[in-house]
Amino acid sequence: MGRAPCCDKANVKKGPWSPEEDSKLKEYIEKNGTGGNWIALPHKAGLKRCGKSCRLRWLNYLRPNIKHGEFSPEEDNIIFTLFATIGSRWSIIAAQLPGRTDNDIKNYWNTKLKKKLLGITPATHPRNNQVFFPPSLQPNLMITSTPPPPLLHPPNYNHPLVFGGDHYDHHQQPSCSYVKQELGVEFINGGGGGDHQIINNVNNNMSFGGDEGSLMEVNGGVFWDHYGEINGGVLSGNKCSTGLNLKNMYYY
DNA sequence: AACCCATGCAACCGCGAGCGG
DNA sequence: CCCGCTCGCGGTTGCATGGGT
Repeated sequence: MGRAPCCDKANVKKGPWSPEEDSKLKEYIEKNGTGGNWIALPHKAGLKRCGKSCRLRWLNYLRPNIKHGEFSPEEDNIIFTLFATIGSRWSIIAAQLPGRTDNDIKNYWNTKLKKKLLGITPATHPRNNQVFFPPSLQPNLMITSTPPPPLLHPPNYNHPLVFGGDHYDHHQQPSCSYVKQELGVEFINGGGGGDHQIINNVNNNMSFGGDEGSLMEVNGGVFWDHYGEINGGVLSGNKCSTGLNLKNMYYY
């Protein structure tokens, strides 16, 4: 025996919502609220719709303060940053973007942002000349090159990732800074020139910049800022002015 | 003009989590 | 603790539209 259907499929309308249905639903919820029961709501509102369908329509389209239209570069940055950090947790990402819905962001990612990433100019890892991206992006990116073997330590860095100095310089003997932050995210700071690293944690969202060679360990892998200065954010208190530029981030 | 294909987006579906009886 | 119900989430589908041939 399978799962019981959430509604009587034979008696519910499917497909696009008509303006009349929209206004019925909107009026009902504005007057009575959802009553904490979406399953019962369509009947009370006089709609021949599944409760789940009503909920979706309200949350994604009818509810007040929904923002439609173009995403701003700032919103793009937030989505990139969070996606690189937590993956496709659209509801969590949506919570950081007032007025945007998880469905909107999911669609936007699948249709636009993913392609932005695909248009990235290939760059390679100096250790093996391979192009690679964070695992969370790979299923959508069709990157065909085999990622390099996991390297959970900076090159030539032989210590466990539990301590270090204040920077990592891959031209010289390493002395890493290791900072355990909130969210279970572990950071390794590094500056190619020696001390340009800027990695921080902004309002529980990760944001970072830095100079060539900046490293950040996330969920068992290390993000590596290939180019110098492109991500170089100006630190102001606990905020990095430029945020994340995924284009230049690599993972190994 | 007709067809095909890509794109964008709204909506659906199935599943796991949470909660109350 | 168990069971059933509902919610919320993320993946997927399907349709409308527009551009290219």
